[in-house]
Amino acid sequence: MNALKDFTAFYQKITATSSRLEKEAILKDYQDNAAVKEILHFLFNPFIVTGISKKKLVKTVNMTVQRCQDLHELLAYFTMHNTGRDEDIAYLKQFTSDLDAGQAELVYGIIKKDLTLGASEKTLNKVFGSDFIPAFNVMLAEKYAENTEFVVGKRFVITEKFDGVRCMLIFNDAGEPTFFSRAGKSFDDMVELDAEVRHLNPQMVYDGELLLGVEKPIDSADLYRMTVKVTNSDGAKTGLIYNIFDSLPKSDLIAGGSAIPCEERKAKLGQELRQVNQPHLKEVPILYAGDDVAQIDKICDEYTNMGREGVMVNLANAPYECKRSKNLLKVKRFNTADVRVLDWEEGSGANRGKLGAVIVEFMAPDGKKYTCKVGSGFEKEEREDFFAHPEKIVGHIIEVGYFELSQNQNDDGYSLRFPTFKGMRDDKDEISMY
DNA sequence: ACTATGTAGTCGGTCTTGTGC
DNA sequence: GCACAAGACCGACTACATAGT
Repeated sequence: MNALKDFTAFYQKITATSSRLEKEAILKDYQDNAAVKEILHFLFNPFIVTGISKKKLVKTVNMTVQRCQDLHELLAYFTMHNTGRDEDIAYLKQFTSDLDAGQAELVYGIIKKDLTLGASEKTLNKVFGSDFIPAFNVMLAEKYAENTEFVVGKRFVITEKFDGVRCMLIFNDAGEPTFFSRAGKSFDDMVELDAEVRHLNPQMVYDGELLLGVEKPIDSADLYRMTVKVTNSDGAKTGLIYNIFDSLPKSDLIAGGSAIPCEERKAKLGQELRQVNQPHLKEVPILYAGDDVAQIDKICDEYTNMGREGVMVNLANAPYECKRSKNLLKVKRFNTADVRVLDWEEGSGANRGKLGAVIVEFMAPDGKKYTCKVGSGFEKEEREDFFAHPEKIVGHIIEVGYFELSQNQNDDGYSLRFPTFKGMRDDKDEISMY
């Protein structure tokens, strides 16, 4: 039995249709094919990383390495050796050297983990069972701006939107706490928090935002960067405040959500947090509860003006859902700017042979010009048109949306956070921020 | 017939870590 | 010590199929 041959046949079948139901049927046909399933598991398990992506793949290395027998061995190798050494590149190249071009491309796609099938974790788990690909789903918000009608006439709760790092706290059966990121990776060595959360009820799970504790309020963007610096680094993580905004029974989370109404969950959480009274565990305060929609923009503006990210609107009797939901809405203010396009880049994957992004020039508060890339917000036709006729966009003024100006620790330059293309501004010939 | 929802797949900046020079 | 690439965090967005009304 040849796994690669099987997988090649599978790949051709599943990419031949755009129908999601047909894709499911094809997957079902392979439910007893362990070799193909092993590859799919490797491809979509987010906890498997290989250290090989675009640039490493095209790097030429001259090195003799042990010969890899088959694809199974190759996947096992990259599960172990995932730091992208030259040796690992050589190991991969040696395996693909015997293959025809099509199969080599498939293997590269598997190791880079960017092979697209039009089916991913959700569909695989639907067909093969929910434990096939480890998935971690927390409740996420839709945009208030696109769903303003949804809250009219309903009771809701407004809280601040924290610009930090999402964190869910879950205790195992032995009562040991683990802090999980939004993607399900654990934050380790959470010095103070690890000790303090032991006062909480281990039958409950807690959902909140990690933010570095600071003496006096600082700009949301700076606080975010300082927080990520701590949470994404190895070693002891100190000084973090866990701003908890929700809690639900662990059994409910395992079952996929909690029917307990939001306001009830928050009330119970607030009670518990006041009772345990730990310095690094904070309740996210309710800023307003009621059905006056005017409060949403009013409070959002108030917080935006204080340099905060925005606010969240949670329907008062809504359940906790482990997915993006309109029962939870985010309200944040975006800015727009007219910027000049200096250059452009080709895209990758589905955007190969199309525009990927443009490099634009904008004006920063220091009166100087800086550049950044804008690659989101283009329609397919626009990506094709601008790729074929770059002169239609290069040198022109375009409108971009962005959340805020950002700065990094390495230079004094500015950039735009969450930049998106909004449209051409051929009525203008000057860059401006407003 | 039309709209809403779910899923997949692109794109951005900033940071840390591992690697190789 | 430095530069680079990958992978993590935050996200933005469009395209398409299908479920729902």
